[in-house]
Amino acid sequence: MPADPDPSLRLLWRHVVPSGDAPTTRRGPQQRLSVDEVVDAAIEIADRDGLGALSMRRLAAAVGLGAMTLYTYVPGRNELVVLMVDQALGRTELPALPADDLRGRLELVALTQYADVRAHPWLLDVSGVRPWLGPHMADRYEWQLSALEGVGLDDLEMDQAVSLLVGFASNIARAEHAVRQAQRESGMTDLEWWQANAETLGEVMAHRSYPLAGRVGQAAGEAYQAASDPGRELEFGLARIVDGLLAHLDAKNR
Amino acid sequence: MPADPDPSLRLLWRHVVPSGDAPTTRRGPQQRLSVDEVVDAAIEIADRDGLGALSMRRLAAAVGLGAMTLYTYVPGRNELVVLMVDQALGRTELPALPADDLRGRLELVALTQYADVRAHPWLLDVSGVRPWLGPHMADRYEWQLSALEGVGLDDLEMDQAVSLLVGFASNIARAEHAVRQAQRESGMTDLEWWQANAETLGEVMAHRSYPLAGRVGQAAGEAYQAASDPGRELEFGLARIVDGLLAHLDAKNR
DNA sequence: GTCATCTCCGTACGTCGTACGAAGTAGAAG
DNA sequence: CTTCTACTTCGTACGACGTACGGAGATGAC
Repeated sequence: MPADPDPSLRLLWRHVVPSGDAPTTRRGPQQRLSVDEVVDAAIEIADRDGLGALSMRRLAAAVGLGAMTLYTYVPGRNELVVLMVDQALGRTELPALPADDLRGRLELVALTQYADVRAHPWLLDVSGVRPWLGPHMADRYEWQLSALEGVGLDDLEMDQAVSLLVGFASNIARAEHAVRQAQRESGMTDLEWWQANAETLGEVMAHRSYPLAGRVGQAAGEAYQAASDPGRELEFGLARIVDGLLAHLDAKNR
Repeated sequence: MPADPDPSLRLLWRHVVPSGDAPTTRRGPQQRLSVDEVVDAAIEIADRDGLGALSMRRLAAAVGLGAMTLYTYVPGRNELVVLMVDQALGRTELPALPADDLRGRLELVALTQYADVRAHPWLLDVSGVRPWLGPHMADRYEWQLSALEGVGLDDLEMDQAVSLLVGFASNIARAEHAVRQAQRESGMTDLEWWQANAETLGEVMAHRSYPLAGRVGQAAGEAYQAASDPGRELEFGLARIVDGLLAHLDAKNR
């Protein structure tokens, strides 16, 4: 067996490849917990308070261990986060894709991603993960591609279409999360912030002219009762993207 | 003048509203630098090494001050970042929008955002900023809306279309940045990582079946010589989105 | 000349990830 | 049964972080 450049890989696949060449019994005391339990506790903390609030010390306290003991379960914080991603994604059972409804399949790919990122907003803070990596990520990619198999796209376009849908859905969830985050940190809703700063903003912006931004911003503010409405952005954007994809398919299959 | 709930606001607009009610002369020694110089130095650090590497101590050293002296220029790190965003955006002169080429205008809105985020990837890490906020942000929003004025969209749809284009462009830049980041941190390119882990991955994934992911992944890998190709994703996705937007306009104006 | 106010900055506190080494436990080897 | 050795657990410590606090020195207002 060659060296593993990435220490996360074997850990990620620990359930599908039970033990590489490790001895079946280990000396010393049994570990009081399993890696899964540690990762689950970490997911719980990150779900509630964000990835920034997930410290090794806090996680250790949550599972009843000393901080340094965590390092016998997981090589370090980065590797823990990688495990969290795959384990969190594995919690959602991927829904069946409607066989004769391409539009529905495309929307389902996007909406599934949207729901998962909403449930675990810290997924958005994990950037450095190589694709595929874990078993649940691989399952998901396979599922996403199956929504587009046999519709007339070549392999590269299938990959790009999946990226487009998934990236868009993530981006909407990101905007939504940013609003909630700002609200939590400032203690004010968008509307309250706007009202509290209206006078200053008005004074300050009076020195310049923003005819469109003023008109559109006011219309949006009244319609949304906030500065933005991710739900409507999701609906609008997804419709345009799916339209564009279907039109592309039509043009190719003509 | 009422209280300013947001301490960044007056600072952000300091150039368009020179001084609110402050005395024209200040006691004590002159500041050795200007806020602009401090923010420029911060942008330089963040451009080179990311927002995480921008510490108050490092910025202070870069401009030749003690760490705590920065707090006489800027209320805190968060406020500094907000100033950085507006100042970085202000560096790009917004290009003229082609009057009789709607597709070109939409693409230009997206590509301008893409270029700016590529130049300042740390913009992607700034989430909590309320929209509009600064003068350059406001200028930009006005410019983005002007690309869509008079084409048959209502105000809400104009806002949503801008969000769609800008969000998509940012997302592509994010993917590209994530690849570069991973490369920098691991010291390996995507391809090298893949090759180094190929054996482990092959062994581990042999326990499951990934027909589509295997086929598509291999095709993508060969075509891209990497796990992904943000340039092609940009081209493909932008074409689909603009198609979808134009189709929506056609349907509305029919 | 006095004083209020400003800039500048050293120190300190509580946070973080984690390197290191000690203490105790349990299977393996004799 | 004893000894060895690998293992888990964890306390301490280091250098980073943002920034609260207070002191020293400078400058304009009176």
